[in-house]
Amino acid sequence: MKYDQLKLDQQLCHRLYIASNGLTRAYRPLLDALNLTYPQYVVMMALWEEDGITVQTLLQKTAVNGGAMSLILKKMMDKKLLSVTPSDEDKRKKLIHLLPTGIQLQEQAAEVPTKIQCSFANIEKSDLHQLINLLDKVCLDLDTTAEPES
Amino acid sequence: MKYDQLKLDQQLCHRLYIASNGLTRAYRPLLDALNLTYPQYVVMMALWEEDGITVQTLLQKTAVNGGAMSLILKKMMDKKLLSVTPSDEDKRKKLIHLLPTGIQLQEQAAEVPTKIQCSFANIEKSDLHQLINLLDKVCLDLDTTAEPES
DNA sequence: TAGTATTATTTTGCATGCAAACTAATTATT
DNA sequence: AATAATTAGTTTGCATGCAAAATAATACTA
Repeated sequence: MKYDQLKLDQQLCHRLYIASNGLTRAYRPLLDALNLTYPQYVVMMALWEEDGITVQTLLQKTAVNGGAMSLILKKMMDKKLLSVTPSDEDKRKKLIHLLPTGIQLQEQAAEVPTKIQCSFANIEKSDLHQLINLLDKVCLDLDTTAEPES
Repeated sequence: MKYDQLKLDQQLCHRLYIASNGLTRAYRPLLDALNLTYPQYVVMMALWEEDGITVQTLLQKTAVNGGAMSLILKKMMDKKLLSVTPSDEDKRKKLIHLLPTGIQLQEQAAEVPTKIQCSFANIEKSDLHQLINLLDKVCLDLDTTAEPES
């Protein structure tokens, strides 16, 4: 190996890739029971926190891809989880509102975080907090360095 | 918000999701210059470390999805980066070998890690190492808790 | 106010991630 | 040796992630 910096086990990106995919995979059986995919679950969490928000706001909160969000919202409408209505003041904007089915789903979803924590039986909570803090730093750095304009 | 544990900003999974997607997105312009996607880049890194390995070994090293790998290898064959040949002893197994184009690409790829580090100007190296260690713990925990058998 | 720039979303096309079904080749059993 | 079980890879179908083009509606500007 000529270039040490190209070693896979030195790549932060690869760790993130593996950890993120693995964790999402761990959510799958739990979310299957709710008939939700992972991004759909994220959308629901955002709406349980704040209902009646714009697609744009939802995109910011969830960090789900905009193009993907359109399809995701359609599927969630089909499942009667939420409604998408053009705003009155600005017809470009669309407001997302939870429907009864979506509101009720929160009860079952409340168990998901608890169950997921069982996947981390061998990790201390202090480590988890620290991990979240470090990841926040990474995201912040990516944001700030990725903006040429301003 | 009835359930605190459902808050988005408390979800490790969401942090990983955002960080992983964001970092992969940061790689994109650099990898475009090499005409590689991110998973293809990971495959190349694995092969630069060890050439002539099996598809199975490659899957283990890269953690790329098996189903996706088939397509990825096809595209990389089309680009003359590598060859896929059935093994002599066991015709089920296929050996991946770098072609000259793929070997030469390493020279240009060597710059990628350096350039990516510029995306983390505001993060200390000690933080990066710690982050990698914590992510390894997470992956390990996901592995061990996800296996019902044995 | 006509025309232009901007904003909010959607659509499109390509590349995965993933589970499950499927195929081909090898090994284990009887 | 014939059949069953296992292994290595591929294919399939669905759900994103993503960049870029396309739409539609609003704001801005001469």
